[in-house]
Amino acid sequence: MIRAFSISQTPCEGFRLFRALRRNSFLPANPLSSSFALKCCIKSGDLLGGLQIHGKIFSDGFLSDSLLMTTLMDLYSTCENSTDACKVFDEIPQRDTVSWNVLISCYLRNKRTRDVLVLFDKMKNDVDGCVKPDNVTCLLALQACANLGALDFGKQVHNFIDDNGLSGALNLSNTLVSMYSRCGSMDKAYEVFNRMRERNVISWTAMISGLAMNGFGKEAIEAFNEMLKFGISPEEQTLTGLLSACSHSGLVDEGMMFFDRMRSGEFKIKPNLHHYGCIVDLLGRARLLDKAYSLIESMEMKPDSTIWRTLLGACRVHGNVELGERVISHLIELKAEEAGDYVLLLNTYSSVGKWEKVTELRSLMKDKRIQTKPGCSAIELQGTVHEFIVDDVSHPRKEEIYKMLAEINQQLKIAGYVAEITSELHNLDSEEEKGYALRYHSEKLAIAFGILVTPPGTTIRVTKNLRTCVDCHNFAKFVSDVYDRVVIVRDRSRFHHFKGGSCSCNDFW
DNA sequence: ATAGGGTTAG
Repeated sequence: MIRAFSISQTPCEGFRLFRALRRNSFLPANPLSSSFALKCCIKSGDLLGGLQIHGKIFSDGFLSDSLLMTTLMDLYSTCENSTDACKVFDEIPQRDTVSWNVLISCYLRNKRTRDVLVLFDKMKNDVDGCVKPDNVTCLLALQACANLGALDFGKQVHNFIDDNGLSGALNLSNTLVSMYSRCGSMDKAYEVFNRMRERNVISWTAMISGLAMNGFGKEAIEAFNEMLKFGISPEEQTLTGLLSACSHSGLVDEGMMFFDRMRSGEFKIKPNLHHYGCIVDLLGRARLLDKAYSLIESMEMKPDSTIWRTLLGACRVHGNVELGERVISHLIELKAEEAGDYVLLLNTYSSVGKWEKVTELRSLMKDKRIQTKPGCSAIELQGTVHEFIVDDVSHPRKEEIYKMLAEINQQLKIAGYVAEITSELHNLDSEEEKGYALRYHSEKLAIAFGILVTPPGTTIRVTKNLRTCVDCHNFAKFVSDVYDRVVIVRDRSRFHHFKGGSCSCNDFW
């Protein structure tokens, strides 16, 4: 009877019904109805209702019902309470693969990405007895690897998939393509993609977005055209990937052409905010700032903060102060301005030498108590992730690292590297001091560590939480040439492949 | 009958 209601009632109504029935004792205690009510709470994000049901489950004596406990974990997981989800997990009498998977998905959802990898290892080594990772576990683990940029671990999961007869599933292959792309390994992404027996629009989208993210615009366009040849229609995300590929690689004409084809209705998809964002970025990079501005004004939907932020980034690159100020006023109007926005405007002022404006804005930021986020870079070595923050002195091998960095700086100087002072945001007085502070940006520390501990010729892979600055970008270019290393840096939003003194991206001219 | 599927402009 209750199940019939689940079809016609909205989640909230379903829960109210459950409560009413319980209050009037029409409903005998039964784990199935509790499970249904829990699901209602999960759907509607009703933590309080869920807690009440947890209490009922306790008083009804159903705490030993493993299935019910698993649903309960999912409640805490959706309500961003991984601690309580974990507590419930510990109390489940018979944990099966699904209970493990729910916990893993909880950790993934709640940004406890490292714990996902720990749990995957535990399952693989059968710590709990009779529990083995299945296709869902692998899928979740791969997503965690993609988020972390943990390529080595991702490869291990890939091996596990192959060794345990799980390969061949379309969703796993799609996730593998995405994971390898998001770890900056396009060779491996291609390999998986090429071996796939069947490919759906998701596979193509994963490949196109991966190429876009890694700065391979031409290849992304080729993949898109090939997809059309196979008779597969693009989705919104496919076109987002395609347009972002064009903007990242400076393919202005191609990007505009695809955008026009889109607007003409060829793909039966109307441009959304993401598509507009790509085109604003494309025009902005090409110095067509006014065109970008009027495109934003012409949009049929309200521009969000990201759209404005994209234009602000272009103002910074081209030193357009007037437009930059206009853009930040839009962000303030939206009440969406962030520390990074002020930093961009600050950079715009300093790039054109408007020092009095710089001082003014700095004191404004101080008044508004705007805190900038510290940069953090990570490098994965033999499965261990080493993290560095600006001026980091916490690493056990810090002395060697700083010595290495000093040596690298000396070598680069000989090759013609000059520190880019406008990148430095701290309030430093002399130019000399500025150059000094720049030396300890987190990605430089991570790169120095990579050179220190890996044999010559090894690819250095670094992941960073913010966008890389002009100076570190330059630094990496020189390192790739002078030390003959491929350096792959994952930014907040994309990859930079440095090789022989140049970068695959189109970010800095 | 408890997990997830590719999260997408910067």
